[in-house]
Parts: sequence; C-alpha cells; structure tokens
Amino acid sequence: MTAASPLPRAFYARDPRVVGPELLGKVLVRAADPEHGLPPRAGRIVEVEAYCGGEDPGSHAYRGRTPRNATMFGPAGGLYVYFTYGMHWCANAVCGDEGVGVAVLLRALAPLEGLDAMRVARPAARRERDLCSGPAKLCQALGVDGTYDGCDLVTGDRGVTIVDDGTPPPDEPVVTTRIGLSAGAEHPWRYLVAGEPNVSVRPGADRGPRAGRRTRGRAQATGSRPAGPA
DNA sequence: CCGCCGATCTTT
DNA sequence: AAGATCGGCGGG
Repeated sequence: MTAASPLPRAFYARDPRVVGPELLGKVLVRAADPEHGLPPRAGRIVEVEAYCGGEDPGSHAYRGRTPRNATMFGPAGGLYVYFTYGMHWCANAVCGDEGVGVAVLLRALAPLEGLDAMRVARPAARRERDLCSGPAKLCQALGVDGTYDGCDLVTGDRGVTIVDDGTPPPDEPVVTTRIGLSAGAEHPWRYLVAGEPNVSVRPGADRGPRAGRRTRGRAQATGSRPAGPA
C-alpha cells in the first residue's frame, strides 16, 4: 500500500476555490486516543465548500478578524473549528496566505476506518451514510470539537491530519451553490464527488420555498414587541 | 423519500 | 436576532 503522507503546507496556501476541489478524495484522519481506548478514525473527503474572506459575505471572516474566527487568519494548514446553532461544531482547513482569512469547510466524509467508534460518538446515526454526511456530523463522528480549533493539519500536533493515500480528486467535481447561507448564496463554491452517497445534500434536491405551503401555526403577535431596555 | 420545525447558545 | 446544522415527526 502507498504510504499515506500528510498534505504539505503549500497545498493549503492557495485560493480555497482551488484547494477545495483538490481536497476531494483526500483522507481526514483523527489519530487513536489511547487514553480513552479509542481507535483511529478516518474518512475520505467527499464534499467541501470554499469561503473567501473579505470578498465573501457568506464567510465568517467577511467582517474581519474576531476572537471567534482568529484561526482563519492564521497560517494555512490550520484547523478552524467553530460552534454553531448552539450545539454543533464544524471544521475548516485554513487556506491562502496568513492574515487573509480564507478556508475550506469540510462538509462530508465517506467513512473509512473506526466506524464502530463513530457509531458510538453518533448514536443518532442509523445507517453508515448518516455518520459523516454533514459538517457537524463528521466532527461528532471523529470527536473534533472546539478544543481542536487552531491545531495544525500539517504537523498533526493534536492528532488530526489530512493525508493523501493516492486517490486522485475527481476530474470533474460536481459544483453547486453553498448550503445554508443567505448572504453569498449565489457563489458556486461547493464541490462534491459525483454519485457519492455520503454527501450532506444531494444535488438536484429541490429546496425552494413552495407557494402557499405555510399552513402550520405561525401566528406571531406583531404588535406586542416589548420596548427596549428602559 | 421528502419537507417542516424545534433545540440550544454564541456572536453581533 | 440570526446562524456555514441536525434529527424527529408527519405525509406521500
């Protein structure tokens, strides 16, 4: 078998719209955790999105550096892990030159190794394709949380790396608009492996609002908003 | 299979 | 007040 080596820093130090599609087929690895008796966990990257900093209103870095997004402005090859919706963690590979604030969001993996440990970490997953088919799902499956924010994918200083096992990226990745955004939703900066079952949202799935479908109780009092603080 | 909605809390 | 999400529930 080919020796799987971590991607070098130069791989990440480019535009995320170039790095993103090239990450398809690479393998995200979380090393074994002997202290907790956990084996290595790994999955092949099948879906990503590029976030383009100051030119991208969909990016956390759009309005500049804050405590939350500081890792995005660090060196390429860093791991930016953020907390969202009050309960989920999501992970990005930091790209570009230091100080720019661009990254690739890791959105889905095809599980490869340590599936039993993934199932333990994700009791809600019924099928194998539920394990890592979403940005927060893959973090939960691999046990990646906020304590990993700022770690280094190149050196693997915290046991999380991305390696090349010889699998090439697809010649023609599927390209779509990004998921879950309002601002910047028009940019076609989502890349995925064609026909891959482990993606978060399958292309072609209609997601537009349907006319007149708002039947459920939405009766929100409009005139009773309390005045601001006295 | 598909679509809607609540959960839960950090950040602006 | 909204968010780079997820899972349960109900309908087809």
